[in-house]
Amino acid sequence: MAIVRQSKKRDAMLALLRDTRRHPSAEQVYQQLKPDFPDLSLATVYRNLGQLCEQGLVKRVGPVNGQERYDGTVSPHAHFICNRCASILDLPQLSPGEGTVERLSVQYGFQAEACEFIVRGLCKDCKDS
Amino acid sequence: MAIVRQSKKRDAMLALLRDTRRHPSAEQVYQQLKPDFPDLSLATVYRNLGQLCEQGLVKRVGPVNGQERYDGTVSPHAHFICNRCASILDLPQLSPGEGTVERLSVQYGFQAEACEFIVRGLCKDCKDS
DNA sequence: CTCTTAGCAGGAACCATTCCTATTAAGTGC
DNA sequence: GCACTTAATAGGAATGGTTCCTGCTAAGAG
Repeated sequence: MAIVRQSKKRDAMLALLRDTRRHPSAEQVYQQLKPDFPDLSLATVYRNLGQLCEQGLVKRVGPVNGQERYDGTVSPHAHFICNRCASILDLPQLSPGEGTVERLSVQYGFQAEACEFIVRGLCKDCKDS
Repeated sequence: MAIVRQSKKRDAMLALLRDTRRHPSAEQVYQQLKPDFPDLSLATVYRNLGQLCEQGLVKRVGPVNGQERYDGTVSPHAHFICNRCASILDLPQLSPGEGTVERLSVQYGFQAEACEFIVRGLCKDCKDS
């Protein structure tokens, strides 16, 4: 990986993501930093968020309503995503067992409609080549 | 919901998705049905896939490399997604827990790099309004 | 202080998906 | 059957999040 220079804008993005629990989109990061950096460009937000992801300092939650969302908490944990208002909630790392989701829905007050579990990595063919 | 008329094209899409394990994108569905329906439109593919999702006959896996993927298997199960070739593998329904992913990676021959668990539904505020 | 090169703004380009309009055809009632 | 309502459709334009490109700026090494 190429060397990474210091950048006040990138530092501000990381600080913002670590400070909030809102899991903002790139656009929201842009809007929030624009007052402090009047010449900030949206392309810079995308580039720096991507770079922070590569460095493992930030994680992508996944697109919600077509917009990627970013998470400053990189320790393993699950997410709740509201189908109506698109808010994202951090859930603790889940432990096995029936009733886990039901227990969480009571604890956090949400109404679960669907769950998805996804493992990412290299498939057999790609791993062996 | 409005009434749903029979449509040979939509039927063909459902049959295709139930026949394959490839979890195709809309574009792939389009390409595969184009020979049988020369006047098929990509917009029709999107509309019908969306409709089948609403009817619960098909499920969205989630966007991979910017393209939504569709699954004709609607019973609850997890997915493995290859970061290199974007292939998708059905995994048995599982509860996240210690050792589960390791066991699956041996069984299916993939190399896991990350896991995500997402619950969707209505958040506390949206549920109460 | 100089030099290399990462960082950057601004705007164009990209592309998966959705929207729009006129046309076709599924299914109901006569 | 036949007419009628309206879902289904094609084709193409529009949308919008994200990425790419060009020229410029500035971080940090020597």
